[in-house]
This record gives sequence, C-alpha cells and structure tokens, in this order.
Amino acid sequence: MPLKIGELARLTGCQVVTIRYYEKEGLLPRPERTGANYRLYGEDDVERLNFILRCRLHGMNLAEIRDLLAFKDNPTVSCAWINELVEKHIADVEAQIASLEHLKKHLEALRHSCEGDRGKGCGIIHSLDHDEPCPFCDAKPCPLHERTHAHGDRTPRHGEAEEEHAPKK
Amino acid sequence: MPLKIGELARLTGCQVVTIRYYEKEGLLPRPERTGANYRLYGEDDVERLNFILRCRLHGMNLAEIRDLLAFKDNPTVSCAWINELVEKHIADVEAQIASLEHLKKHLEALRHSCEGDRGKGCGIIHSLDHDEPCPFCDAKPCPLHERTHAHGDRTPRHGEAEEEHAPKK
DNA sequence: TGTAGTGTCTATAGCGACTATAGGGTCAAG
DNA sequence: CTTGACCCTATAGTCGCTATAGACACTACA
Repeated sequence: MPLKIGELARLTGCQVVTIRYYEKEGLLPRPERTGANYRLYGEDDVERLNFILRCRLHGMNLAEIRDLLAFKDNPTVSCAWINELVEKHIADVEAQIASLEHLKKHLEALRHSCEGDRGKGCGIIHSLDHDEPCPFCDAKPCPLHERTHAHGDRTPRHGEAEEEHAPKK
Repeated sequence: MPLKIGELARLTGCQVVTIRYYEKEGLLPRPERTGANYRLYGEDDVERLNFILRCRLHGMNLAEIRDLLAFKDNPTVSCAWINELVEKHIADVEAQIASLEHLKKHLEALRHSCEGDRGKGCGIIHSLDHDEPCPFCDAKPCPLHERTHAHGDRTPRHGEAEEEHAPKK
C-alpha cells in the first residue's frame, strides 16, 4: 500500500513542499512514480523522513543530516564523530541560551525605562539612543556596549550560530 | 569634518556593506556625496547607525527598527506600542530559551546513548531512529514526539520565531 | 610621472531552509 | 460534466546580510 505525497505528509507532520525539497537536496531518494507521475512512498520512506525530522528538531542542519544518513546507509567503523557532533550541538545550544538570557535582561531593563504615554519623551527610545554601561556584564565585556569603536572584529549578533568557517581551499 | 563610509564603519563597528545595505533598505538616509561620488556622513548618521545597531543587538528586525526610527523622527502621541514591542520580544526570547533548554536535555540524553566506537550499532543513530516517549515532557506534549501523526498543524521548529502571519487580504 | 596599495563605487548572486506563486495535469464524487 | 481536492514543475521571494566582479579615486613612495 504505497503512499502518495500528501499521505506521507499527514503521517509525518511534514509539509508536502518540504518533502519535495528534501528530495531535491538528496536527503530522500527519488521515489517511484505512478502513470500520472505521482510520487509513491513506502514504509522505508516514512522512517527516513521521520529520522530527518527528528534530527531537524534536534537543531541539526541539512548537511549534518546528510552525513548521518550516509552513515546509517553505510556504517563505517567509527561513529565517534557523531558523538562530537552532538557535543558541538550541546555547546552551541548552551551558547545560544546564555546569549538569550543576557538579551532578556537588557530587554527587561528597557521595558522598565518607560511607563507608556510619554509622547516624544519615550524612555525606551531614549535608552536605545544612548550607550550606558551595561549593568549585567561585570567581568566580561558586553556585546551591546563593546561593539562600538571596535576595530575590524565582527561581533556576532544574537541568535547567530558561531560556526567556524574553514577558509575554502 | 564629514566621514567617509569606512570611517563610519570603524566608528560604529559596522561593516561597510551593511551600511550601504541599511541605506538601500531606507534605515539610513541617502548621504551627501563628494565629487568622486563618495558617501559623506555627519554626527547624526553616527548616532542613527548606533541606534540601529543597538536595536539589532536587542533582537529587533529591520521592519521593527524602521518603525522605531519613524517614531523617533516624528513622535506621535502614544508610544504604548513600543512597550508592547518590547514585551513581545521578551516573550519571544523566553520561548526560545525554553525551547533550547528542552532541546539541550534531549541532546544530553542522546550523548549518553552511545559510548563511541560501536560501528553499525551506534546508539545515537538508534535513538534518532526510534520514537520513544519523551522523558522530559510530563504534562505538555513534547514537540519532538508530538509532531508525528499531526494533522494539518505545523509545529514550529526550534529557533523559529512564532510570528502570527496575518493573512494578506 | 609611474605604480602599488588601499578605499570607494555599482550591480549581481549566494547563503539556509524553506514558503509562495503561477500555470497546468489527474482523479473521484455528485 | 463540472467541481474540488490533490498532484506536478519551475521560478521567485523571504531575512539580513556576505561575497564576487569590474571599475574608478586617492595617497605614498620611486
């Protein structure tokens, strides 16, 4: 009982267009087709797609998932790199959390800087307009204040993953 | 003493291309030019760009910053919406933190499911391959497990802001 | 005066992971 | 025989930049 793409979508909770996108990206194999050129999927495809979606929910990107699928399809001796991948993601997630916690403090301070209808004297605008020393960064320099007058170094924005871009070639 | 674009960049810690991008997006006004068509900036531009960068670090997107700048340029009676904007961002940041904390638990569980060189029996792959009940979600349904067999509703992925898209027209 | 090095200009394409749109074909029910 | 749900391909748009190409401008040193 092969499935049409919409049925696979319902089964997995994935969008139809996303399934086609994963196929184009080489994460899902090109499926059989009906006479009317409709895609037909089997049990394997359901499992593979679920694996992909679970990885996505674990914060992995498509390149990493491709690697995991390749390993799954053809397991080589060592899977130590998978452990490293997971460790890297944990570190990444921790960094994001720390950054967001910090940001939250700033936003809360911002919220308290205005009580509403003050017209042109809005306290939030005022706070955003002037660099004051960061009350939340004692030891480490706060990116919200350290940014200014920096020379050459790019401070990563909040929410950005800090991947180390290996120089190509 | 007007500044060339590179000097403005050094002063603010912003990339030259980004300054030009902000101009194209209407966040910065089109500056004067030298005879050689070089952009020339003044003190106002330094302040405006710093305002923009501070907003970006507070997690605001360019559309929101455009609104804030419009208010700053031409303050209307009420600034209550700015408070709401900040509240929304706080809620957003809190949701992201919660989601990441949850994800972290899953990743840590994943890490402990494999001790390394087990070849084709890698425990991480195995864990990713099978839906087991989420040990971290007692009351609320865990998105990592609830996703499957959903009908129609799209569960947002980690790291996605949950904006309510008003249907256009 | 030549030239090397740096800075500036415009225009265009690429990133990631989708999402949206246009314009069409297929199929079952009423 | 028409309606509506589903499927197909191809292309462009999203966001906030980043990278590339190709050309012009300016300064310092020979």
